[in-house]
Amino acid sequence: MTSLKGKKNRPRIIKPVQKRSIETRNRIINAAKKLFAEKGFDDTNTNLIASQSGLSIGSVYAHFTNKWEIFHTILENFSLEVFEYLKESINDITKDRITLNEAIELLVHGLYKAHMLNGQLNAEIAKFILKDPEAGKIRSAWEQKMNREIIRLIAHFGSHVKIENVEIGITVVHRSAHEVFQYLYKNKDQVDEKAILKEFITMLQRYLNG
Amino acid sequence: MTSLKGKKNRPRIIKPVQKRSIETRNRIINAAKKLFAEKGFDDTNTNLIASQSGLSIGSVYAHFTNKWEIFHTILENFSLEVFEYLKESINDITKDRITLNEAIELLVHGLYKAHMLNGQLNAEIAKFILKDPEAGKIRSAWEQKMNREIIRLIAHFGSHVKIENVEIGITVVHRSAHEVFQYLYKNKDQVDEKAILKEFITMLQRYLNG
Amino acid sequence: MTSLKGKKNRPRIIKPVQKRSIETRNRIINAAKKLFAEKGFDDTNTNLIASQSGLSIGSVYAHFTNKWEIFHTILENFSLEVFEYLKESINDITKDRITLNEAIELLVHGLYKAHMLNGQLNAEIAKFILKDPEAGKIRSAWEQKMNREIIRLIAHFGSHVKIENVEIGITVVHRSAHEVFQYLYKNKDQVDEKAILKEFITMLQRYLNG
Amino acid sequence: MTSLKGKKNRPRIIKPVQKRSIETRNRIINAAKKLFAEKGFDDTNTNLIASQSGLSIGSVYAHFTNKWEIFHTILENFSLEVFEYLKESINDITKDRITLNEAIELLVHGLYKAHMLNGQLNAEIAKFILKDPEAGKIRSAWEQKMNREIIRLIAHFGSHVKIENVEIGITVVHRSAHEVFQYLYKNKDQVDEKAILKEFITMLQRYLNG
DNA sequence: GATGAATGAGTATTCATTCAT
DNA sequence: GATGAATGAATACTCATTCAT
Repeated sequence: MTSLKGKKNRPRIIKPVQKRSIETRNRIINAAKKLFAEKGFDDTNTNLIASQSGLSIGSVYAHFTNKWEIFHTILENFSLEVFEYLKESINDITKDRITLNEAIELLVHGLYKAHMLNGQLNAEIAKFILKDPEAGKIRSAWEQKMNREIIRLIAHFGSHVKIENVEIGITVVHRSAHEVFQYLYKNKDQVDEKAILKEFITMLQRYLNG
Repeated sequence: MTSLKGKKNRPRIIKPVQKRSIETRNRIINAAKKLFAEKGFDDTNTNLIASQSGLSIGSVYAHFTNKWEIFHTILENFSLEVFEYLKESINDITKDRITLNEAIELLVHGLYKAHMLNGQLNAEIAKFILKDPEAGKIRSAWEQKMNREIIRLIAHFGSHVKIENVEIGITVVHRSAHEVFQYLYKNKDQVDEKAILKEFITMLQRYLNG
Repeated sequence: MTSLKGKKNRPRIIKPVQKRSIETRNRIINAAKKLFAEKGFDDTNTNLIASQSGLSIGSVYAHFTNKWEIFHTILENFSLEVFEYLKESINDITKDRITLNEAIELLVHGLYKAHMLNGQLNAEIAKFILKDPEAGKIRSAWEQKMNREIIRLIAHFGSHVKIENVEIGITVVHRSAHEVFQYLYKNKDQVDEKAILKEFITMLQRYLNG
Repeated sequence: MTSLKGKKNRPRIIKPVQKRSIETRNRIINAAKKLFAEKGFDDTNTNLIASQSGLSIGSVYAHFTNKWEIFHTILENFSLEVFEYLKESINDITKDRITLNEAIELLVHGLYKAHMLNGQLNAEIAKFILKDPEAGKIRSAWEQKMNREIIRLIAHFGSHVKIENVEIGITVVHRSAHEVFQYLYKNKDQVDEKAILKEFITMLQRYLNG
């Protein structure tokens, strides 16, 4: 592991105020995102990120303090996307007059699809979080935001939801969902995808309906 | 050796038949297990394993072909332990006349305790599996054996268990449990451990009771 | 990198376009050439090459993929030099009106002197070629170029040269010369250098004159 | 290179007086000879020699001080064989009433065939000699013995042989032959074996006939 | 602001040889 | 005499990061 320890004081990281600067930053992020998803964090070296961005390694380090920070940024962006997706889904659901069970099904399927679109990146994030506490915090923060949205959804269904401690219940569900999705991503060719999703949904429905 | 001609001769790995040999092997495994749990696989270098075993690096490589194989061995041993623990727990449960809900509670608590005893090693295994397919296979094999035990337990409760597809249901439960335990291990200081476990158990009970 | 997933990303090798870069490359080559000649390929480690170049090991590997590639480069450079020397010698010979026998004598003496200037390197190359087919190919290619020059010389003497198969004859002569020179280099203190050269020249003269 | 330098004082090497001991020694030598020829000196490790001999590594080191010494022994044995072969060939030749040219042809063909039978071992010896002066001495000694035999042959043809300095002439011929044979061994599939041998023989014939 | 050449600590693995049993 | 477990020095190569130009 290339640890973060022992950083020297690094000089001015470019703050992306100028248009050009923002674009450069994005080029780096996009190249890195692709590479991290394809080859993983460890197998993607910074020089490769630079060359894939069409930039010099020096430029990369002018925009980011280190490789880790690049990943953190990607993690932030990605989490934001997922969050927005969840928020909109919940907005849609609360607008329509649908049952709790239908809502659960819709939400799980939607999030599953979203997960699969970035399955490899999700896998890489999972791996990364296990070795970088900083990343863990970032994800935690976003999960809390997402939890709040889900709480909003549950509030919508009011007393139909029979959980003692909603917040905690959601955490449990959230984590389970994540792991089941990840499992499906890794094994989608060897297992019955639909059946697993269906059982998972059943579990949630029975749980939430009390 | 500096010759280009391929195929290094894998040196003959000692087969631990003699007493001394077995003991040496165990010393390596124990030292490595401790180090992997404390520092992680990547931050544990082979020289450290050797010195912590009180052996030379040469000895380590006389007993294992590489660092990965040491981990695989630890993973095997550890999986066996967990399996045996699960098996005995299920044996105990099926002997007594207890309800399904009680059984779920007992089992989850038991496995959770077992998980916590080796929390850090579990975390390391999780990380390792993500990057080593070989390890993934090892774990899969053991999980299947464990699933079979759990199916045995469910059979014991017969028609009380209302799952459509038992095998798949167990996979879902298994993965969820793993992730929830891991989550608790990582955050045990910041969250309400008991409450989370309780909700998780509730989820399972509602699920299995239909 | 400790991941199992294959294909290390071969780091981008610097293409020496800039002045500084070319100079660095040359420093490495010169240091390595000296070391290879003095201590041999196997006893010259890469760190030594770096330090003797006044560079870091990283720099060495930024300019060459391998220790072997360093040798290949030296071999190429050296072969070119010898080739140019041969070519010029033959040019000189064909300009003057000298006899075949005189030409043989001149050429052998010239090549012998050239060989002796880099005797140790020649020895090392010989050793190296025996274990590296790649190097063998490089040398073969250069020997063919040299053979073509010698054929040119022989053509100059036209029907005075009584060899059935010129190309093959030259190969035989070439290999013999190489070995005799190498023998002399190794044993120059214990044998009568001049006498051996003289006999060798006699052999060639008798052979070529038919 | 695993150098000879820094040998500690080694205890009693078994002197093979007893039958069993001699047999053990031979088992080691035969296994090593095969391995050296197949894989080369560097790629043959001592443990492999031991296991191929059906002996323990300890036994190997009870009979030989070194890996090098094993090779030296093989070199001695092999040189003796070649010597005996040459001697007998020359005996045969001198018995019959054949011409000098016929003798040359017979001898070259005979030695070439002998060389090819052990081509790989010959290549390995060549490589080895380049890095081990000790081996060089061993070979030199045998070459001198062989030279003496050849001188005997030449004496047989008396004044038909027109070499100024017989001893030196033979050295030149000997070295050339060795290199040409080696060249043929390495390239036998890409070149016209017969044509090369024929030219070589022609060269020798013209040389010796003056 | 940008470049990319240079840095150098860090690491898995091999194998001839020893010596306690 | 034999065994084979243990030794440990030695070495090629990577890659995140810096900084002179």
